[in-house]
Amino acid sequence: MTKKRTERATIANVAKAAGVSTATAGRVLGGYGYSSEEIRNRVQDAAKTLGYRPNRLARGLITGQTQTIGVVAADIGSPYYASAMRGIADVARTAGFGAIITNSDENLQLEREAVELLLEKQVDGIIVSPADPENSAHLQAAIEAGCPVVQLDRIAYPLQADSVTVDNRGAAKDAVARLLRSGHTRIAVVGELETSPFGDLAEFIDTAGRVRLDPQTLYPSWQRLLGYLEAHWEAQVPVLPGLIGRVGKYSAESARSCVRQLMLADAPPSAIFASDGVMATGTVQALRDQEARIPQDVSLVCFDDLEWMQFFGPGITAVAQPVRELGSMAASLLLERIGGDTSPRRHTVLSAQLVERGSISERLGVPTD
Amino acid sequence: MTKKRTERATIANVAKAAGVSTATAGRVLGGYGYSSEEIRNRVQDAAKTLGYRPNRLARGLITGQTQTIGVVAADIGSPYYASAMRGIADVARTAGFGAIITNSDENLQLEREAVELLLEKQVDGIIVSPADPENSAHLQAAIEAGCPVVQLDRIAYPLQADSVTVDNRGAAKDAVARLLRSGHTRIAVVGELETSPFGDLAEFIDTAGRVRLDPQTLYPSWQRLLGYLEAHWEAQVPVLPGLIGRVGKYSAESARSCVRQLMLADAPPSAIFASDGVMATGTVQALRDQEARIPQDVSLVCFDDLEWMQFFGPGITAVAQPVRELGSMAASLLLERIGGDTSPRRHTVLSAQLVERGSISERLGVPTD
DNA sequence: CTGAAAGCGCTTACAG
DNA sequence: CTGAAAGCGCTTACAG
Repeated sequence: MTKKRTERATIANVAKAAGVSTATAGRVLGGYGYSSEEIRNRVQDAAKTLGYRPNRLARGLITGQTQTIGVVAADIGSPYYASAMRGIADVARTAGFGAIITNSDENLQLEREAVELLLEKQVDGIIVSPADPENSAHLQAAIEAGCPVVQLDRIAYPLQADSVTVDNRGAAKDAVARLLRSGHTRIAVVGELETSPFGDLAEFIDTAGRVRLDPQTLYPSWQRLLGYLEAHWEAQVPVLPGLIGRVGKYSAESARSCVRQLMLADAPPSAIFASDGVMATGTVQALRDQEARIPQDVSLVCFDDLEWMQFFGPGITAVAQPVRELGSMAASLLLERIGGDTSPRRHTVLSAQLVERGSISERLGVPTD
Repeated sequence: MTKKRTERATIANVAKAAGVSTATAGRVLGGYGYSSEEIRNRVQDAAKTLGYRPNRLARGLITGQTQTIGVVAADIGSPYYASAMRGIADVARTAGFGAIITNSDENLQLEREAVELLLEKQVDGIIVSPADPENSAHLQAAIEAGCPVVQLDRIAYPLQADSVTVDNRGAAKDAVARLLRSGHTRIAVVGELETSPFGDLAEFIDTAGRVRLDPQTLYPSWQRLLGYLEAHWEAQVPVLPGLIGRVGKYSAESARSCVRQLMLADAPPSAIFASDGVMATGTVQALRDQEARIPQDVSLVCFDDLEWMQFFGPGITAVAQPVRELGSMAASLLLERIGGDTSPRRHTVLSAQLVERGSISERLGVPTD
């Protein structure tokens, strides 16, 4: 049952009950002006007995601040964004902010609609993983309308906005360099690598070899490939295009058949660098396929979320991404912007760290026999 | 740069530009009243050139509806709630609603604060996984204040509210019955099983054997244990308390040492029923510990999220929970309540289904990014 | 330190 | 079908 209009615990009613003006009651309850102790007590008592609860909508309408941040994730269903959201939500809560979450599904149109909804809800700022590296006019418009934007995990390069990302190139380079140092010369890479930034794969390799590419203009799996290439070049080990597995889809099943092909070729790799957890899953599945008579003595290195390291058995070398921290840093940065920080744009790059847990045969339960 | 007051694209300014009253402009833009086609065009044109964007705060203040639902998850960082959130967000988006997410961390006090924040933000309804099975007065108060509540995954039994849960007892019973039928008589169970609902474990088993317990009054891991017990009783296979592994903590590491003990006992089990994915991970880790000389020929059945089945190699029997659907059903139900549905309370119980993928040795870890 | 008045941007009766 | 007025619950100048 909703209470009768007059009974509702509004500032006006609390003021009436306490025998003061609404302005005074507002100052006490909102905590924004002067008030004598006696008045303060009277108002607070009245508020308590009436069960007063501030209406943040009304406050937001007047102050222009809703204490809410909007998040546009690519897929909240994935553990990656779940970890990031955890970081975001923790920071938001501490600051007394709420977080509205929406999903773009990597779809530009859905992203536009999500941003529009968030702006209509008057969020104070937006954290987004841009669905499209090039089309970000709607995000730019949000910024110009006074709503700061922080990019998470990925960057739309035309966009003039802060970002918090992981050093995918650097971490991939370290990991692959490590494999090279221990003597591997045939290292495969298994990655999503869907649309090439320039022409085909050969052209990408060629360009990367001539120009110093800015990893920030690339999407994660291409950044990791770039690190793979650079490690080879520095070690002066030839890059073998046949060992570059472009899965083309973000699916373990596709990775599996891709690895199967790689391993059944004439000269299979002695190590595999899996570009992320999904690719690693497919890789392990392929390696374990008994019928295919695939050689099993392969070293595996894979990218994964730091949060999930606890689920690894001993025996895998992983590149741990601090995803939760990615979220909390993005949220902290956004809150600073909302607070009026107008310092120059910031591109925070978190480094991933190598975590060694052993060799592939111990990965997630392959029995060594 | 914020625009000057007078330039801001409000209904009043659009009205002025179109040469109509604010009431008329409001009717056109808000889509809630009559308007002639000519006026409609004039207003819409003016809105477009001014870049009008409705302010949902103002609308909400007046209508008493914010088109926002609040979610209090136990841990959005976990894949479980990530899947559920995905279901919730999809339904919300389709209905034009936003979703504010908060985290209780299984902590009653944080849950109370989260609910308070959501109410101050005037959400139209709340989806919650109650942190405490008994203390739900704050949730009851929300309902009485006119904010419908739907419980997800778990139930606080004193609470008079809808719920959407999984039939943990039934699925566990089916899975264990299957193991019993194939001849296993020494089946271990590995579960969180933190605080017993009645006294100690022996008392729980005793009570469950005498009274027909309502699984809805139990927390998930105890519901699964109940199914385990019932399967034994129906098959007339004695329950061996020594095979019931109470991990006590929701951690793979603890599950690991628990399983280690079980397996190193004089008469180890021939099959293990892992109560969830985390317990299964610890189980696999324990079974793979070479030094401990643990027997490896153990059948493993585990509960997991349907979304993750794609990451399983062939060879594990899993009980797949439709977690995303859990979320979307909770959201749909909540939207009906918000829409004014006053039909009797509903307790929707989704059934989990057995999915066979093979044996333990193929169990994979948790994938990410 | 307190109060009367105006106003945030919208919607809702109520006349016309 | 359209408009003038009031009001949602709060905060913000401005007097006193």
